Amino acid sequence: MRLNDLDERIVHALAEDARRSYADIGNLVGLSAPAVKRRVDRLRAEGAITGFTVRVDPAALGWRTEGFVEMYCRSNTSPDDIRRGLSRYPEVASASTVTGDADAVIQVFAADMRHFEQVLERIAGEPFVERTRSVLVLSPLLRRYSGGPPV
Amino acid sequence: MRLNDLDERIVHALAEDARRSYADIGNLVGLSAPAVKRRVDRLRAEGAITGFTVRVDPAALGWRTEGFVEMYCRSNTSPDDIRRGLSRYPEVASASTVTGDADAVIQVFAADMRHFEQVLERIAGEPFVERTRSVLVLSPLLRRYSGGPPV
DNA sequence: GTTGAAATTGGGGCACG
DNA sequence: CGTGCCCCAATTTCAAC
Repeated sequence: MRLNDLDERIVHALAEDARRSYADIGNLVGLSAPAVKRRVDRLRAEGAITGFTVRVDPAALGWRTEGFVEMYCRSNTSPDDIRRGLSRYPEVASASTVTGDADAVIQVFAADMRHFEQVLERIAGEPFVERTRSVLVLSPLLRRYSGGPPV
Repeated sequence: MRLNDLDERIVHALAEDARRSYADIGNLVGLSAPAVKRRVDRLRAEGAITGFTVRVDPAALGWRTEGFVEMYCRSNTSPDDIRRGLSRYPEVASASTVTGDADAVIQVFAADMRHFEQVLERIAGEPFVERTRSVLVLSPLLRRYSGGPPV
């Protein structure tokens, strides 16, 4: 799966505004609208583009507390155990296994501190979890690329 | 800025697929296409919806190394100093001031380990940075809501 | 104030060169 | 890949609740 310069500029244009018209993008990158659509279709088929979504203000939707939770798991826990266990929590936005002391770090959104604490307790009670360590977000300084890679 | 149930369902529909037509969304939530568009316009004007973007596969775009960096800053550093300093790095996807020992944690994307190390060294060389501690992502288990809050 | 229906504008999508 | 065409969706207008 190799993207050339044209593909990257198309993805960049879509990252700025996913509802931009193919003709608009075509003007930016120097292609006709159908040519852009064909490339976008190909990028989707290849899996480079996985979908289109909306960027929201967390607070406006009632998510006013955010934090990172480092998870220390039992020694025989597989990454897939963690993924399956956490996928039942809508408050968990992302989870990754990591290097270092902790086994995984997860990003948690909650309505308020009380909600955050409840989620934390439920997660800490999962059979594969030994202990957790959480840091709360004081202020989100930068939120670029909607949490993904630079595009 | 208050969202009612209809607004939330519209945002949810857009989160699943931002290119869905207003008529489609209208069928889901029980409104006509113009009614949906008016609400989306209002949500954008109010700032609840901040934009529309594309979901991409990091690896497909050449970002194969990801990590979190905890930053320990000089005592007289303001959050805005950190934000300004980090905004010059395209590799920094997000940054937040946090509770705990570290002053901020940032999410970094790099092409490979060598690139990650370079970025880390440059950031560590910033005048407001005292030291850093980074954890590398081994495998991304969950990437929901494109890095934002649950919608 | 918010809705739905009708009318207009403009973009998506396909065939073809 | 671009052009031309058709159709559907987006957008505006307007009347009604």
